Amino acid sequence: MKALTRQQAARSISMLRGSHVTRSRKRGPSSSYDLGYGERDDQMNECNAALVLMSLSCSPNSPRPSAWGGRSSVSPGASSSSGSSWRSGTPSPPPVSSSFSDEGIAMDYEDHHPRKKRVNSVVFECTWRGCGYITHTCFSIEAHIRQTHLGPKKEGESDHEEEFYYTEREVSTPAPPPTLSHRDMCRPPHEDPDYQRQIVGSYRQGLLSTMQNISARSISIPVTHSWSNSHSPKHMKISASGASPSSPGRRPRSDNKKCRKVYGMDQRDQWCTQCKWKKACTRFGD
DNA sequence: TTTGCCGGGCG
DNA sequence: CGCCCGGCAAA
Repeated sequence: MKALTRQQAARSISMLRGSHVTRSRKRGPSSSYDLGYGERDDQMNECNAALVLMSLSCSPNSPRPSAWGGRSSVSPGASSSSGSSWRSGTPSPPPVSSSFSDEGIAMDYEDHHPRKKRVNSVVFECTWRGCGYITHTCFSIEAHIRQTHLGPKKEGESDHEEEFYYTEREVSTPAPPPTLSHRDMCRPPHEDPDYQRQIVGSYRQGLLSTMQNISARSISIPVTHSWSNSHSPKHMKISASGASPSSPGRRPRSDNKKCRKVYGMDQRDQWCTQCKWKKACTRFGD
């Protein structure tokens, strides 16, 4: 009786705390750096729209923060009891990473600078084999092609043959450096390898952000390499390297998030067994 | 401060 | 064995 009581009590307490006290006391594992001020659906919708547009049109990659945007950034941290009611039955998507605050910034940035002031750069690029000639005016590109590639062909009138050798395209110069480098840095590295693991356990999350993921990931893949090059792959130390005889073998702690962080203290029942027992995680284990 | 998990206790 | 937690170390 006593033991049982103890266990159950402990459990229920932890559950209680998990769903109310603990979480409301502070914030979620990684959530609310910027969420404090973000509870406007309208704004989020705007952001979302902007994001989708970006991903559709030109931007390098648009991660899936909009999953969060979609839920209006309630932040699982504060008052999750209400937070978990964000959708019909499903508890709540696991807080994924802290880096989405970057996204917020990015979005905000983009939001303030909607495509209005970037038109001025539409260029014409010569598509002739080796030639990469680029110019700003239709006239000059045609002149270039006619002279350089087609040779002197100025009969009385032309059949616009030049048109086949150049393309017209828009180039947005305003803010490529910040956007590009920033995102490339922050998103892909973890996203790809890590996300694969996460899919195993977290499904709704995928559901939520399927669209963004698809578009984002397909683009962000190549970037991953360049990033991870400088990130040190971290090979596992199985044996050898008697660096520390004193410490038997404490695993170096893999860099991907485990059940606890993924699902949060609430939803502890979603954790893998080992995590529940405070043992080495098996689901997201390296 | 939080997170991952080893060591160890209990049934 | 399964289950749980104290407490340490890394982040």
